[in-house]
Order: sequence, then C-alpha cells, then structure tokens
Amino acid sequence: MASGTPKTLVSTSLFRAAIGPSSPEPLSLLPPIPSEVPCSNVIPRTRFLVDAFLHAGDHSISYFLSHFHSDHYTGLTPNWSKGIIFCSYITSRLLVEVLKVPESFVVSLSLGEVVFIDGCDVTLVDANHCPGSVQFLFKVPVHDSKFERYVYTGDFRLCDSMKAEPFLKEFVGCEAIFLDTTYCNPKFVFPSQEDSIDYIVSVIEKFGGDRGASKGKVLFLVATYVIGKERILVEVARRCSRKVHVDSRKMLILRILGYGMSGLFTEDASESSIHVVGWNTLGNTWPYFRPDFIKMREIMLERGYDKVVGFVPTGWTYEVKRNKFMVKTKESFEIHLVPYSEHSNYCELQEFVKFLKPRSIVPTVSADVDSLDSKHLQSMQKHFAGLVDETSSKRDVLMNSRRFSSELDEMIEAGSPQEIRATTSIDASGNSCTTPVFDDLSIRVEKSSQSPLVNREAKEEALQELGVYLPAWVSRDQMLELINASGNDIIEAVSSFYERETDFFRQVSTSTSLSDVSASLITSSAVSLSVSTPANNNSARTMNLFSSIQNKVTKTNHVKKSSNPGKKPKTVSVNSKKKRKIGSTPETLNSGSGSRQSTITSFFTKKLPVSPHGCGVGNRDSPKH
DNA sequence: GCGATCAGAT
DNA sequence: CACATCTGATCGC
Repeated sequence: MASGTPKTLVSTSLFRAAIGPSSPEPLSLLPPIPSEVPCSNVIPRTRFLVDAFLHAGDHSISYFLSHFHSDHYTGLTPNWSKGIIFCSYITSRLLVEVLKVPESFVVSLSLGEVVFIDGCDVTLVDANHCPGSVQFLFKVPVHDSKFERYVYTGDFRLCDSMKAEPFLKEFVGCEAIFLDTTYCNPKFVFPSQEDSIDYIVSVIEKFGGDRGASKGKVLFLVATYVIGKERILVEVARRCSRKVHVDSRKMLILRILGYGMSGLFTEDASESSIHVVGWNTLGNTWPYFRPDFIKMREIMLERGYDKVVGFVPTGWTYEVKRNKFMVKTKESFEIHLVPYSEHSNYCELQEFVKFLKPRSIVPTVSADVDSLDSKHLQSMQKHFAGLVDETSSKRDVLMNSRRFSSELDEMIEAGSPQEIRATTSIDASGNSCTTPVFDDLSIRVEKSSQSPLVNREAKEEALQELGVYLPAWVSRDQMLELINASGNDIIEAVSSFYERETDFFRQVSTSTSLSDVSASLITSSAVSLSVSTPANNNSARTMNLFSSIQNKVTKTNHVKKSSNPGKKPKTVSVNSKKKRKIGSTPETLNSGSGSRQSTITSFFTKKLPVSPHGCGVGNRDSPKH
C-alpha cells in the first residue's frame, strides 16, 4: 500500500472483512456505550474507545491502543474479536507476536498520516513514551461541516520535536485534550531524559577502563521493565562504545522494537559489563527506595565481579532535589536513583497545555470514575483548597483538574486581553457516557467578561496555588515564607517544602523501627516546620505527605499482629467495587479453543525460531488493509 | 474444567 | 496511592 496519499479506512468494512460475511449493524444502531465506561477513554460523539479493552463490547467496533504497556492493553487476548484495534506499527507487532491478538483485528497506522475511520479523521503522532507509543488526534464531524478536535495523549513525555509536529499544531485550540496527568504535581520535577542519560554515562565512564571481556571488575546494572526506557540502554551503549547485555526475553522484545541488528545489545554476558536487570532486582521503590544489596551480592558473585554499580531509572521518587541524584551505598555496592521519566513532568504538562490551548482537559490518569461518588466529589470541590491529599487518586484528579484550569488563566494566552475563566463542573454520578460529552472529570474552559487579575492579587493567587499542593496543616505564614524564599516560584516553594520533608523522613526511617515511624513523623514534621498543628486535626490529616506510608506501615503491622492473615482489611465500600459486566458478544467468531490470556511470560516460555542474525522477527510489512 | 478478572506481591 | 508486570486466588459459567 502506497504511502503518501491519505488512506481511507472505514472501520466497519474492515470489521466485516475480518469477521466474515455476517455484517454487523450500522454504527448508528449499535447499543449505547455503557455508563461504566470511563469518559476518559471515550472520544466524544464517537464509538471510539482508547486504551479501554476491559470495556470492550457490542457498543464499539473501533478501538485504539496508545502503547504496549499492560495497564493500557489489559483485556486483549488471543480471542479478541470485538473490533479493530488501531495502533502504531510497533505496537501492532507486539500485539500480534506477544499477546497473540488475531492479526486480522489489528491495523497499524503510520505516524503523521490522516486516516478516515468511521467518519472521523484520525492521525497518530509520536508520544515519546515507550517504543511504539503514540498520541491520537481525532477530528470528529459535528454539523454544518464543522469539526471538534480531540487530542488523546496516551502516556507521553513532551519533547521539542513534539511542539514542532505539524499535525499537532493543527489541534491548537482543540475541544479537549485527554491528558497523561501521571506527574501533574509540582513536587515531581525531574530533569530531561538527556540529563539523566548524561549522568548515567558519566558514572559509568568514571569507572572507566575495563570494558570488553570478562576481566571487568565493575559490573553495571540497569533496571528496566519489559518495554520502556530503551533509550537509556541505546544511548549508554552508543556513548560508552560498548554493548549492553540483556537476557533472551529482553532481546526478543528489542528485536521486535527494531534493535535486533543494531549491534548495541548482546545476550552474551561476557561481552559486556553493563547488564540489564528486571525492574525490582535492585530494590523496591515503595514506599521509599530500599536497595536489595543481598541480591546485588548474589549477582556480583554469580557473574564474577568485584563491585556493582546499579541504576534505577524512575520517575517515581520522593527525591525532589533538583540536579541531584540519590545514591545508596554499601560496601562495594552502589545504587543510583536516576529520575528518568517517560511521562511529562509538571512543567512540561503546563507547557503542552499552553501550546495546545485546549478548551478543556480530561485527565486520563487516576480517573477512577467508578469509585467517585458525587457526594465525595462535591464535598471535595467545596473544600477543595483544604482537602489536598497527595496520596489520594480521587483528590488528585480533582486537584489536577482544578490546577490546570486555574493554570489556564495564566497560560492561555498572551495576546488575548480577555480572561479565560475556568469552571470545574462535576455532575451527579449517574451521568451516563452514552453521549460522551464532558461530564464528571472534564473541565470546561470558558470565556468570561470578568476583569483581568490585578497585580496586587498575585500574592494571594500564589498563596492559594501553593495551598493546593501542600498539606493542609501548613500555615498561611509558612506558605508566605516559602513563597518569599523561593522568589515567587511556586514550584520551587513546593519543591523545597517536600525536600525538607523527605530529608526528615529519611532520617527518621533509618533510625527508628517501623512502628515508631509514624509517630515520629507526625511529631517531627510539625517540629521541623514549626507548624502549629491545629489540635482538632486528626493525625491522618496532619501527616499529609506520608499518610499513606504511615497507613501502610501501621496496617502492615496490624495485619501481622491481628488474626487476619488471608485478607487485607479493606475499608472500601463494597458497592464501590461493583462488578462491571462486559457485554459479551454472541459472535464468538474465530475463537478457536486454546483461548487464554497470553502474557509476556507465556510468550517467552515458548521457543521461538530465532533467525540467524537475530532480526527475523517483526520485519514484515505493516498489515495494511 | 476453563476463561476472565481481581488482589497481592514483586 | 504508584512509573509496570506477573502469579495465584476467586468468580462465574
């Protein structure tokens, strides 16, 4: 199929082709989209579902997958038959070869190519997340030859090339952006990927010399998960001029990703002293990073080295110090926590929104609509400023939403003298997504005739802003101090606050037993910041940042002591975890017999024919219609 | 027994 | 809670 000319695809016809002569009903006659499908996964005015395969059903026949991470593709099985899955080429290969999704249901689209699907123009642009990750641009017709434009970022990390992307530019001022809000909080300020890679390379080179053969004394370990953060490996291999050792699992994935012939990787451990290890090999990251020096020693002895230097590239860290990388050391082991992220950080999210100037924002992360009841929502909205809780996903959604909308006040734009005012509208829970227009979690940004912000109100604004991100017990005076000390830089202020908290937590946690931690934390947090904690605040409220840690600790202890070995005492209301009935399609087309969730593990346990030069897999042409 | 889904661990 | 993944238990037929 020639490239260049825009393709025209109609999902229904593809679907028919895929499932045979018994054609489905016209789109308009499909059943309504069930209300339990989160709005953050449905493109308004369409039947398009994005990254929502657990919600697949008769109501939709066009599905989109932004990237190949399990939390986005769950629901896809070898028996998939509910509709066409649109994704990037790399993702399509992974779907077919790893998950064994029937190839006839997978359609890969090229980046930057406008495709006509079910009456809508759809374009893929790179998401700079993991290999194969894309953002979807939907141009949905409404009436009078007008369109609504939607950007679905999937998981993404902003980069310069993204802002230069012409297709994305055409979506400036779009109706809504479905945004990856994973790190939508100023406390997450991590450096650019380049800086992080620079750091890793510099550490490796600091130890210099012993490259190549088995004589190497220093073993370097890089923790990654199955797919993602390959750029670190590629860059390290390239810039350190040596191969990176991976096991056969990782190598198979890398082949599918197109690195098979790069010569950057080897399965022969003796060829390299830089080895890739599994995500949890070097330690656990929760609730704070605890290195596993025992395992490191095992690996060191096993592989015949004298010293081990590990890298854990993670975006999830309480380490908020900028330009500083945490290093854990013991004997001949050291682990570098490198704040490497494949999600956009707070500043980048701001920048992206500023760039796109959307009319509304729909958070796609932590938007657990099922568990958001209207009462809770409304009360949170009402007491919003005081209810910020870093650890609550429900609140995060609101907070981030709110955050963005107020952010828009400043960001949206420059030239325009008119103020843009944001309103967060939260509907009653019964709101159905059948007409997938915005409700629940989306924020409408509307024009208003109010006067612009007056300068002298700036301080107050900043204060409120800051209040959103700090625990409720921080006093107004303290916030003022933080603001002043940071030169009115909100992010700096939040950052320095959490820096102190984190430092303190670390001190305490290394010098006391677990059961003492929570008590110490409460006391010392108050002390360290000279906070006059209101007596009527309960402790959970008081210890905001670490409340979850605290809960975890106490809960764990409690469980151990109490007679409740099997089950974790959940306080979540039963009905909030209602079972969602996925519409089971009567058409059990092509379903052979061996139907079972194909996992990556099962993929790897099979012996795949490996081509002589390790490049045979995944080299086919894109399965165009 | 089997597949789909969830809870928990890693 | 959680950057993602996998195992085993449980649910439902």
